[in-house]
Amino acid sequence: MTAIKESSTIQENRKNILEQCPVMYVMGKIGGFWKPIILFHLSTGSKRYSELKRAIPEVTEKMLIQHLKQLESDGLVVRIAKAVVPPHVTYELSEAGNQLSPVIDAMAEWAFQDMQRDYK
Amino acid sequence: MTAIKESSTIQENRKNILEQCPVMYVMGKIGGFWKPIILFHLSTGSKRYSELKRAIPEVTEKMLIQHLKQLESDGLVVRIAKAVVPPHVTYELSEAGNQLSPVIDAMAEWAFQDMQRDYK
DNA sequence: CAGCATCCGCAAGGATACTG
DNA sequence: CAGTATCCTTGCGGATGCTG
Repeated sequence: MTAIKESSTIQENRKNILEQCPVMYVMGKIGGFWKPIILFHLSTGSKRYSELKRAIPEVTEKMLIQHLKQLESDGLVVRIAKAVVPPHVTYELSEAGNQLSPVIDAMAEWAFQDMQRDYK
Repeated sequence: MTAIKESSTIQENRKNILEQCPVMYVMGKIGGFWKPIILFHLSTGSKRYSELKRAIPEVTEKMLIQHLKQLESDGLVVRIAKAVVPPHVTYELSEAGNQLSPVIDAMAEWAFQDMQRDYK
């Protein structure tokens, strides 16, 4: 937590903090609004693209595919495409993604507790 | 996860999903880029505003105070101001904020594991 | 079915300067 | 010390239409 070196740009700063702070490292990977919910849905088993779309109708296709790609390139999600016509693509959690489940679960558990508090 | 009612606006949709998906409920509260790191720093004990600023030099004052306010109004953080000159303000986790620690910890733990994986 | 390309508005966020 | 206020840029994210 000490000695952040003087840096010139915000990007470098952000890079530094990402390397330095474990929490931010995580946020760099699952920080997008939709990423956790995608992971949440995939945590119950692998899903096809269209299934995800139906499961999360609020997200636009652009956002969905964009986040899926990022999750994939961040090694959290595995894309499995069967070379058939019509295309058949499924997404599932990688091992790293699976190990993230405790985080998602902890979030969910906290949410239920927090919802019951009476502050509004 | 079923029967999301037809809604007109994206805002309503997002509202629905926030109410419906526990994970998104959490993201609504700690989804900002800096919020988790603020909570992370506060999880080691209450801190003064200036201490937080020094601990997270990358965040601008605007973002810091903005997120602190949101965290406060979301009941995760308690602001304690001593009416002295010069001002003395400390921030600390509320009980709800404290109960969020497992999430933060799980994130941190996952981060360390993930960093050791060899994908880049 | 599973995407990609393009356009575009709007709000999140950064820099800077000022104040109780 | 602990903020506010203002301006301005960036890019997230929505809508629509097209493709292998």
